[in-house]
Amino acid sequence: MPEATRRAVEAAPCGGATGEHRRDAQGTRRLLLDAASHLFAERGYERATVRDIASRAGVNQALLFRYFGSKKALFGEVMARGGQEQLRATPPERLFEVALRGMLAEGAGPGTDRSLEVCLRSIGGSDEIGEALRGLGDEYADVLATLSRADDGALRGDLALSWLLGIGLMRVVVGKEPLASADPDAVCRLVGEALTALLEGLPKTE
Amino acid sequence: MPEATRRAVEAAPCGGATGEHRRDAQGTRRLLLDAASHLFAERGYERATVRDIASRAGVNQALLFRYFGSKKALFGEVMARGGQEQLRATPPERLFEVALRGMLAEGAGPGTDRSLEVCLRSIGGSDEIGEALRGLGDEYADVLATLSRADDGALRGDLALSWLLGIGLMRVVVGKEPLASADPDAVCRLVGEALTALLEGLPKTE
DNA sequence: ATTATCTATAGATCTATAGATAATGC
DNA sequence: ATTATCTATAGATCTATAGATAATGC
Repeated sequence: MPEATRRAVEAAPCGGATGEHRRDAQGTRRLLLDAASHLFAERGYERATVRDIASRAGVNQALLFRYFGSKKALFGEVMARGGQEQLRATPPERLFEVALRGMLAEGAGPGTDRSLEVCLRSIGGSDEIGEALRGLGDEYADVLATLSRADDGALRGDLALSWLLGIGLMRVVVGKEPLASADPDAVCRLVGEALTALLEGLPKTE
Repeated sequence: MPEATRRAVEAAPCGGATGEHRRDAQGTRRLLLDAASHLFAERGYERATVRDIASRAGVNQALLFRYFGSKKALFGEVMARGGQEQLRATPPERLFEVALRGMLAEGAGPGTDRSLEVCLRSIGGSDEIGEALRGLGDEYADVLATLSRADDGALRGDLALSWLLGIGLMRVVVGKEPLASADPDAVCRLVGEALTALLEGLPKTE
C-alpha cells in the first residue's frame, strides 16, 4: 500500500471542512506553492529540486508540472506572491528597517516574507531567474529612493538596498560571525545611523 | 584531423621559449587555472562546467581531473590563489576603497582580483563551496575590523564587508540601474562618507 | 620508456512527459 | 464521465574514470 505517505492533513484551509485530505486541486496547488516558497528560501532555486518540493508538499512530483507547467513558472509564482504584500503594507520610511529586521529574524513564522532570502540564495541561476529577482529589487529600490531628496536619490536608494541585501547575504547565507549572531537591535542601530546620513544627505543644490 | 583546435599559443610564459604549444604539464595546469578563474567569475561555480573550462583553456576535459582531481579542488585552488595578493598588498585603511573600486571597474585587465565576484556568483552552491567563500570573507572582515576602535569593531567590519558585497551583487551580478552605470567616483564618495561615520564611530566608553 | 593528451563511456542527477489508475460529481 | 493523482521513463546534462594514443627525453 504505497499511499502511506499522504499529504499533511492540516492544510487546505480554504474549503471550510477541517479534515480535508482528499482530491483537491486548489489545495494541492497551495501545498506546492508553500513547499516551494520554503525550499527556495532555504536552498535557492537550483538546489531545491522538484522532487524535494513535491515531497515536502506530500504530493506526487508530476502534479507540479500539471499545475505550474515548469519549475521556472513555479518560481515565478512564488516570487510574485511574496514580497509584494510587505512592500505595500509598509510605509516607505519604515521599509528599510522592516525588511532588515525580517532578514535578521530567525526562521520566523509563516507570515514573514522570505522573498529577499530567496533572491540571495538563487543568484547565479539562469538568466530568467535573474529577471524575476531584478523585478523585486526594482520595487524595493524605487521605494527607498523616495526617502532621499537629493538629485541622486535613486543611486542612494540602490546603495541602501545593496546594504540590506549584503547584510542578509553575510548573516543568513554565509553565516559570517560575529554578524550572524549579533543582536538585531545593535545591527539596526549601527546601520540606521549610517544610512540616515546617506539618505537624508543634503541635496547638492537648494 | 581533430587537433585543429590546439590551445591558444600566447600562453605558457614560464619556460622562456616564445612559441611553446607542445606537451607541458605546468603550462596546461596554468591554462586551466586561468580559464577556471575567468569562468567562475563570469558564471559562478555551478554554471561553469568542466567542459566549458577545458574548452576555454584549449585543453582536453580529462586533463582537468588529472591535474586537479575534481572540480571542487580546482575551485579551491582558484580561490586560494586570488584575493590573497590584493589583501596583503593593500594597507588596511585603503582596503575597502581598493576592493570597492575593483568591483566597480568593468572587466579590467587580468591583474585585477575577481575573487569577490566569484564569491557573489557562487553563493548557494554546495556546502564545501560555502566554506571556501567564508574563508576569503573572514580575511577581509578581519582587516576591516581593525579600522574601528569601537569595542564592537568586528561587527562594524562585518557590516562594511556586507555593504561591499551587496554593492557588487547589485551592480555586477544583478545589473541594477542606476547603480550599474553609476560613476565609480560618485559611488565611492557616497559610501565612503557613510562608512567613515560607521567605522570611526566613537567607542562607547573612553 | 615515460607521461601528456585524447576517446569513449560509466554513472548519477534532474526536469519533464505520456499514459495508466482511481476518486469524485452527476 | 471527469479529472486528480500516480507509475514509469524519456531525454538532457554533468562529473568523473578507464584505458588507448602519441609526443617527448634518454
